[in-house]
Amino acid sequence: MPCPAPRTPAAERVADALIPWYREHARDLPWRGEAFLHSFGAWGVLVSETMLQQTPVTRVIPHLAAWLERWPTPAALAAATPAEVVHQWANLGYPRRALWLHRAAGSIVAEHGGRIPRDVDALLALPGVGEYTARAVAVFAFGDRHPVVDTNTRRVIARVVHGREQPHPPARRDLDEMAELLPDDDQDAAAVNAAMMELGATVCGARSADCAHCPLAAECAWHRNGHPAGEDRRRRQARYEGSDRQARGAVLRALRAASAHALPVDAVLADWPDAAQRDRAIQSLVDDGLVEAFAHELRLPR
DNA sequence: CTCCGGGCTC
DNA sequence: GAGCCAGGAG
Repeated sequence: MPCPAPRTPAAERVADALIPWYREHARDLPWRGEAFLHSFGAWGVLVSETMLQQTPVTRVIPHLAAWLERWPTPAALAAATPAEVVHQWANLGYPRRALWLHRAAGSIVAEHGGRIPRDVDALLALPGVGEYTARAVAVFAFGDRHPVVDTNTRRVIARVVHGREQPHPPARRDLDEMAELLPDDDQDAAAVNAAMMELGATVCGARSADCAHCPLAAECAWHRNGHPAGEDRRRRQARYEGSDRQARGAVLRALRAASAHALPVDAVLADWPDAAQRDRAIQSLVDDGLVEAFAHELRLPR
């Protein structure tokens, strides 16, 4: 565990306001509460956090239940084929995450006796597990004390602590800033981590800030200064319509619809407007291990 | 820094 | 149509 950073009085006030607010207003999500942790434990947390990477909560919920019913343990998932895994991932997006989770399950079985590691560095070594997911598992599955920083946390810190509407792009420093807000007690620290994400998701949004219902309004530098606009350092997201990503998605959707069966190459996106783009998409899917290519056929990988 | 899904909202 | 979403890898 990292050594507790010294807390300022302001940091203590933030935690003192956040914890009761969270107990009162937290959404009733499936991965909160004892039933989930008791049934699925750290594996359920790892699966849910992976699905939640860049995919909204409301879309994850039904897929998570189905996934854990089919593969209730890392060993069960490790025994599946990539084709089954990619098919089950369905339309959650960024399907490389499904392969990473599959490979992580194999590593958990081979190197950790089938149990999810508790150590952050061991978690970080798993494919598809980065700074956010590693600490989310350590904190929400095992109850340890670490800073957990996601897009919500970064935005809340930018506003409350720095008085800026928008956060800078993700940086290592974010972890230190969050660590400075954490109480010494493990459970309180976990609650503050969860509450910062919840606040950003439900009250202090990217598009709208409902300061009238915010437990941190009295502490918030951005609110106190009258919501200054400030400069916007966000990077613009590439256009999706007509992109290679869209082509990849269409190829994979066709192969999922064919289940594990192979499809003739010419039948996959036969009417795609840009043939070169279609071929580029297929090649990149093969490179990622999401598609297997034969002389004239494609299929999900076995 | 760029790439990587897909659905929903403003 | 553009931005956003419990990010991660190369």
